[in-house]
Amino acid sequence: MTAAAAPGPGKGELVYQQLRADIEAGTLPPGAPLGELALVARTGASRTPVREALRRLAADGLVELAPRQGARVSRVSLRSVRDLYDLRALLEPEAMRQAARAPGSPLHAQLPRVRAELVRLQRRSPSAARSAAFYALADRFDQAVADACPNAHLQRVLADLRPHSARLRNLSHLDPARIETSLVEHLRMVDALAAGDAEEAAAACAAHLAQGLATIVATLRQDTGGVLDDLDLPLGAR
Amino acid sequence: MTAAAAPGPGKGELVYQQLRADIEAGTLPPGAPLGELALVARTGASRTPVREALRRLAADGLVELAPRQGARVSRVSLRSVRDLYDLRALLEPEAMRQAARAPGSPLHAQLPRVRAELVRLQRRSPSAARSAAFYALADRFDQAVADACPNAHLQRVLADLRPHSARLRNLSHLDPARIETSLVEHLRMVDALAAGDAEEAAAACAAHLAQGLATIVATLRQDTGGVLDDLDLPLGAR
DNA sequence: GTGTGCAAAGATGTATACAGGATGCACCGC
DNA sequence: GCGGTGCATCCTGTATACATCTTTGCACAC
Repeated sequence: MTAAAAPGPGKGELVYQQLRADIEAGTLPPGAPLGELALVARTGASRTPVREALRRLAADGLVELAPRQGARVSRVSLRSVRDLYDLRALLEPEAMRQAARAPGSPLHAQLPRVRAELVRLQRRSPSAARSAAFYALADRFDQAVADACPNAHLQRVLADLRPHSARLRNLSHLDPARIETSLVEHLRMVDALAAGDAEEAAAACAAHLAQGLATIVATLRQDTGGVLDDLDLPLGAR
Repeated sequence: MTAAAAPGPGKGELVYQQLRADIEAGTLPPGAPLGELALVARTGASRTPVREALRRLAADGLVELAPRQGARVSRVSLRSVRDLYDLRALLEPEAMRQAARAPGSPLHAQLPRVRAELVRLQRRSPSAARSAAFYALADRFDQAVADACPNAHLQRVLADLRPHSARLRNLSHLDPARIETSLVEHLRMVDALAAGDAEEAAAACAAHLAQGLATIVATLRQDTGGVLDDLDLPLGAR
C-alpha cells in the first residue's frame, strides 16, 4: 500500500506534505499568494487543516505569514541562497563526521547499493530521466546521512534546511554537466563513509557544497540576466 | 501604551508565548501532559488558538505531539543536553564571528552598556536577584548577537535553540558560583566584539559553552543522584 | 485633476459543533 | 483468582459559523 486515503495520516499532514512538495518543486513559486479559501478549494480539506499546514510551513520558513494579511510562499534572494549554503557548510560536514563514526547505522548497510547506483548512473548518457534519478538518489543519501547522526537537534535542523535546498535546485534549472561532477563528489563521500574516514567524508561534503553553491549562483545570475544583487527574484523563470 | 489586551498581538500568539515561557521556566516540566481542554481553561482562549500554539511549540521541539493521543512537554535526556551543546558549539562561535564583523549593528551600540552592567553585577554580592539579573542580561546579549548576524537562516536556527537552552538552565538549579565564571566569560566575549576580534570572540564563546555544558551535566548528575545515563529525567526536582 | 474620506467586500482570527478513535474500567468467563 | 472482552468516556481531528480587520474602489471636495 502506498498511502490510504484518510485512515493513516491525518488530513492536516496530507495538506502539509502536498503544499511542501509543491513549494519544493516550484509549482508554487516564491511570492505566490496562499489564500486559505483557495487552498480549501485546491486540497478539498477544510480551513482548519489548511491553517495547520500553513503554520507548520511558516515554522519551516517556507511561507511568510503576515497577520490579518494572509500567507505567501517565502521569497528567495541571492543573499538567502548564500546564507543557506553557509549554514549547510557549517552543519553537513559535521553530520558526515558523526555518520562516519556510527558504523551500525542503516546508512552503512545502504552504502554498497548507493555506490552501485551512482556508478550505474555515471555510465548512462545525459537525460532528464537520469538527472531525476540522480537527484532522487542524492536526496535519499542526504536523508540517510542525517538519520545516521546521533544528535537529534542536528537532525532537526538539517531536516528544516532540506526543503530549502530542494527548492533552490528546482527553481534554477541547473546545467546538466553539473550532474557529472556531483556524481563524482557523491562517490567520494560514499567511499569515505564506507571507509569510516570521518575527516575525508567531511572534506568531501564541504567540497560538494562549495561546488553546488557556485553552480546555483551562476545559474541564477544567468537566469535573471545578472540583474539581482540583493534583490528578490520573482520566480525561476522557465 | 505598552501593549493593549487584545488588539495588538493575536490570541494564538499570546497562548504561544505564555506556554513557551512556562516551559522555559519549568512551570510546565518535561513530560507534563498538555490537554487542549486543560489549556483552554488555563489560558481562557478557545481551542483553535490553543492548537495553533501547540503546533508551533511542536515545530520548535518543545512539545511532543502524538497523533490522536495529545501533546506533552518534550522530555529531556542527558544525551539531548549534550546534543544541544554540541550544536551550539558549532553555531554560536560562528555567529560571534559574523557579529564581530558587523560593526554597524545595534549590538555594538549596546556593548558599552552591557559591559558596564556586567561589571556592576561582578561587584554585587551573590543573591538570587543578582543571578536573575545576570541571566536576563545574558539572554539579551545572546539575542543581540544573533540579531547582528547577517545570515537569516542562522538567525532562525539560533532562535529555535534558545528556548531549549533556557529550559535547561531553569530545570537545573545551577551552582551560584557559576555566575562568577560566566560573568568573566561574558566580559571576554563583549571585549572581543568591541575590539572587532572575530576569532577571539568565537574562542570566548566556545569556552563559555564548554563551561556551561560541564556545569549543567554536573548539576543534573547531582540532582538525579547519577542514576541517569541516557534516561529521561522526569523533571528538575524541586 | 488630485487627494481625501467613506463604504462595501473579502479575507483572516476566533469560537463552537460534530465525528472518529484511543484509553481505562467494569463485567463476564475460565 | 486471573485473564479477556466489551463498553463507556474522554480526547483529538475536522468542519462550519460568526466577528473583526484590512483592503480596494468610488464618490466628493478642493
